[in-house]
Amino acid sequence: MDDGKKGIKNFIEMAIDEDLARGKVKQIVTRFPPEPNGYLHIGHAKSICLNFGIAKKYQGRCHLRFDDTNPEKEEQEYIESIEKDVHWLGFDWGEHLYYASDYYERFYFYAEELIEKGLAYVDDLNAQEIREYRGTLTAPGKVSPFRTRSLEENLDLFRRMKAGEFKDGEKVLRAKIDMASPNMNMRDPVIYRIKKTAHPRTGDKWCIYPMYDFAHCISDAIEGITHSICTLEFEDHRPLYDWFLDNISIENHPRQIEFARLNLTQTVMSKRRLLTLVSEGYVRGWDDPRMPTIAGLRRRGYTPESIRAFAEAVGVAKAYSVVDSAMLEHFVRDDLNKRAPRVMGVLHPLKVIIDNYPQNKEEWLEAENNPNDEDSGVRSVPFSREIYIEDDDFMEIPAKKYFRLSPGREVRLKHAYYITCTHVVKNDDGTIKEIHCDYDPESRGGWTADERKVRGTLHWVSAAHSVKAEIRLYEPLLREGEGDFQELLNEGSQTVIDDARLEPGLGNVKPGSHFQFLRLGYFISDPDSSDGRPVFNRIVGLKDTWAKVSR
RNA sequence: UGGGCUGUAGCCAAGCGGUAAGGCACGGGACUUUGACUCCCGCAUGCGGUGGUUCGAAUCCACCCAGCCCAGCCA
Repeated sequence: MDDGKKGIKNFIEMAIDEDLARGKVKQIVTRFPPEPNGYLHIGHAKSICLNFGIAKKYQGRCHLRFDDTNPEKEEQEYIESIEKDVHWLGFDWGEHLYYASDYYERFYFYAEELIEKGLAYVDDLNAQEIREYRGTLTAPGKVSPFRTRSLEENLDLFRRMKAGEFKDGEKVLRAKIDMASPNMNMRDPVIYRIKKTAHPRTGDKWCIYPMYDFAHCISDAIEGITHSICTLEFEDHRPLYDWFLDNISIENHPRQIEFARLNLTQTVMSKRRLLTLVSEGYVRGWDDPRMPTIAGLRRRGYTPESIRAFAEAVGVAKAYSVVDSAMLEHFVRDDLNKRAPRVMGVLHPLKVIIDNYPQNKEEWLEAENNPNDEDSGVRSVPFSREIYIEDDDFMEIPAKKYFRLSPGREVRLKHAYYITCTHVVKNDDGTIKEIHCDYDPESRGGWTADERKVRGTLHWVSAAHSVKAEIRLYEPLLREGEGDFQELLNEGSQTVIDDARLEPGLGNVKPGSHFQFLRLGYFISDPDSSDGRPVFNRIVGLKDTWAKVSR
């Protein structure tokens, strides 16, 4: 549907094609394996689109697997949010929902197998000592004095670890590989550690938990994954991934392929930084519309379609990259332009009195809902003698190339009439109180028989019929530049307008509805809305040529 | 001074020995009852650098430079 790019394949698909061609695999099975220790963000969305996208393209399947091997950090709340977000993005794992914790028995079995093969041993060194023995990037490590324990002793000790006979940190199970390997991951990595912590799913059944490197490859193999797609930082782990699978009695051996994670300008993407924003109160929560989390983007008004199109456009490669946020914005505009109903709302109201319009008259004018969607139909909007227009749609002394309202100038009120400004009434402090206009009764609907040109077209709202609304405007979380993200935090990333005026139809709209406020941008109704007090978030502004001209 | 990976336009990214796709951004123009949308046009004698192989190199080879990742009982 929205997946295109005209047959150009990324390097992962090319690798899959090769595996298919030489008969290494026949049905493609991928997986999205989040650890339930935080909310998903746009970077995860890229991975989700990639994994589920490939499964779909190759008519295979994609599993959702929670990589829950560290009970100290994982929570049920995150599991639920992740499932919700993946579904919302438009993907379905069907029957294939798994948890690494479902495989704890198998992991344990394979650990004993490694011990029996003399490829794993119980180490009594503490964390500090293990670090010292590991060596450095340029110097080889040295072997642990416990590395030469007998098979029997290792088995006995490991079973007693499982039985809870030792304290946290007292012993670990390590793979026996090569303490002098230039790849740090191969210097006898820890594969099991003792944590007397209850697990969200297995309770207190286990007090030893497998490490990522051991659990992940085996989970993949158990599920029949053919291509295990992960980010670049795991490239160094691939030899270990392969080592485990080569040394245990499991048949399937998935191929791990790494790609570059997504980075976006003027925001943060790491779980740690995202958590800081939430816990330090820089934002209102994980779903704050400024957050790059899926929950935040959803509340901001981004659509699943736009995020998928964005992921597709960004591509998949191995080069470190930072994508311009303007790219993401482009894809929501592109999507919403086709579907969002057009409505009128005035963010900064300026009162306009149409002196030659009858005092108590009101008329309902027809307005098209979306000129880019023929099936969208029309609605009626009320017009009367007193209206509001946007504050910056009037300039007492017009700037060059400004073709909106000014004294003596005629503009069109969208869907309504032509009006000409006759004079301005000011407050004592010199600010504009209201402006007065005359309208041309012959211009009903926004055109005249003489076809005279009227360059400016303004959006407006009937004062008496309008509903007050709260509008939240957003700017990037971070200012442009380099440095620590906390120093780059944009204090003005949110602006709240509490006296905007909207056309009456917007008084009671259900949360999550998208609109284009004519000439202003795309907006979505926020769950904070209450009866008679709508709240809207601006998703993104329209492209604004005038803003550039006037700059 | 260890290992792994990556360098194509302002930002992404195709390209796989035959003479630099596409998107975003940007600039110009047309259209316009949204200064939106849409539509045209422009935007790398150049592919991190230097040599080499070849009739021909972003693609192959050599050397060099730059950036990212790795020393959790995190994932």
